[in-house]
Amino acid sequence: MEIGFNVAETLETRIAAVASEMEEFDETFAPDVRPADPRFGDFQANGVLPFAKKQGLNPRALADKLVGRLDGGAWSGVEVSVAGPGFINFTLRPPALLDWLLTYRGENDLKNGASDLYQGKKLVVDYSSPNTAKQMHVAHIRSMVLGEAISRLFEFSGAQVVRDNHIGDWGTQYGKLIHAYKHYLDAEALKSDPLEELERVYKKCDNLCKEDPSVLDSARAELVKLQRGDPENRTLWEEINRISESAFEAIYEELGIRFDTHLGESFYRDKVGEVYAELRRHGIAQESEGALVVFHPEHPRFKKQPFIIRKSDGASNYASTDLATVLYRVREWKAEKIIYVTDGRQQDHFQQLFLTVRKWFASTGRPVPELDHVWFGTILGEDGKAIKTRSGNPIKLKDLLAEAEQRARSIVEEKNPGLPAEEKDDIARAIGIGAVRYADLAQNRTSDYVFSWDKVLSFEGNTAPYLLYAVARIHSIFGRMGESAEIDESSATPFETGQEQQLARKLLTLPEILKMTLGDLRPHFLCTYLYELAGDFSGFYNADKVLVDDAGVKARRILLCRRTLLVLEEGLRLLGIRTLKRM
RNA sequence: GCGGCAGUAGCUCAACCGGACAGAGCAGCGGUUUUCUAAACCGCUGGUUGGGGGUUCAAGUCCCUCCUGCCGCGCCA
Repeated sequence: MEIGFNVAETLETRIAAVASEMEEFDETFAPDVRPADPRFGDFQANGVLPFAKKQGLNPRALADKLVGRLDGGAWSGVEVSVAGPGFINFTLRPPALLDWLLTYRGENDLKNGASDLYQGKKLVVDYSSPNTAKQMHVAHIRSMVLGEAISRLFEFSGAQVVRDNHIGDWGTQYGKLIHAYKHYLDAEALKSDPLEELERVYKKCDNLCKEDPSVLDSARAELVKLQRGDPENRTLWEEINRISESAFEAIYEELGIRFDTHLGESFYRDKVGEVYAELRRHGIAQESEGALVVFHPEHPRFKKQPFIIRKSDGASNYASTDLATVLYRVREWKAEKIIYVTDGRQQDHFQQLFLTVRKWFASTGRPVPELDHVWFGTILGEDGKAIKTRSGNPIKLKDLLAEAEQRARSIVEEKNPGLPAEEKDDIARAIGIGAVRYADLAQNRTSDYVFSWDKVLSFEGNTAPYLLYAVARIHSIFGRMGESAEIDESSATPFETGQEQQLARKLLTLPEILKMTLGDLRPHFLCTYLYELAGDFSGFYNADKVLVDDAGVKARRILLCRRTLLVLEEGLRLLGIRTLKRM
């Protein structure tokens, strides 16, 4: 049997083929192959149990019969057995493990293998999407980090990804901002930290508005002027956006995030009229209390809870622009799938948006894209409440990242004082940023999670430093070998020790993990896998010396080191985490 | 009130459309280094998966109910 990139899929296909020739089975049978508990084998097929139950057959007997048909030369690389009530276990023999590792040897092999998953699929990932004139806080990091990882994973899996930063650059806050800019601005402060100064004057104006109605009137007037195209305000609007953007860019740069487009809400402000007209024409939207709203009568809650797509004063809101945005993405980019990465509190909004889009597109004969809301929970402090500074303010993202680097720097100083200062800085950057980022990705995104410096920067457990350390150790082996690292892999002999086999087996499950990660849009599956892989490597490294005299043993162990390094580095790259050669 | 998410070891978290004895890390206890980075590895201890019913050959996972916490619910995004 030729084993493909995804071993679970190979087994699935083969079993289904064999079953289709047996009268006991029909087309509803799904083998359900998945990575197994190592106690039982490498993969297990559980599908016989539910099928036998449905057919009123004895599951154990049916599994035995199916396995009987699998016997023969074609399956020589795989040991097959039936256990318990009807589980079918598969264990790849060492030569088969070696074959796979010799076949999938480099980044391109992995990418080619993975690209079957989403080949050519056109999708948009909408993430980060901050509001202008506001600092990015800790809360903003999850969208960036998750969105970037998801984008990279889809690209790796063959999709054509448009990363769109849907900036909140068109809203009621501009009235106050412009008023504040004109009246309270400190030119010096603006020069040294522009965004900080914008925030300061905005807050000042916001407070004044509450006390002094004339200020509020002025702010409203500025907004109206902006919306009517007043040149001065238009210039200020651009200036404010420019300041925000350059502050955001600094963060994106540090996190290695780059967008293909950044079409903010303002881009869609002249595109909402078409949306109103079409939704009204098809009876999807209606007037209610002066606003234009959409109800969904078939939905238990949204039959009463309106989706407001135009405010009673005639102005658009984010529902309007989000609708126009979907249309644009489908029309201009032929998007087949759109993924939104935002806070879980926006679930109602996206459910209503998706329901509305499906009806709207169906009525207008447009292709309906797949729509996914990748939502996430809150980052908590060690007190179990939403994370804040001691004084109760939100933590600025740039401060958090700076602190991460600084903390990592002192650990590097302690552990490896001999390195050149410049390299120590670089290591600290990679570890600090990587640690914060990994902490976010390693959690199930739909849960809140508790952030603690000790935990994220620990070298123990499921953390970035632990993974980076495993990578550095492997590099160290190759560094020590120098020229002699150019071994001939074909001279590798099949794996013998428990640690070798366990590591090899773990490497083979990567394709299934990638598939799971993208299927559920949950990067923590990949994190858990990489952590386990690094653990298996550490066990192997500790038990089996790589640089031994026996050429065949040495070759196969170097092979394991190379493939582990490949998967760890590629996996971390997909998560957006930079690796190091030494640390 | 309606709805979403969550409740798993002392703490922080896993457990893939129901699948084999619920797994890690930390903390606690005990080991491993003339050997490739000990920032590591190995072992032990630790559980009525919030409570109670139910479905199933099989339930942390599905259904019902109750308790607790976070979040959302008409013109912010």
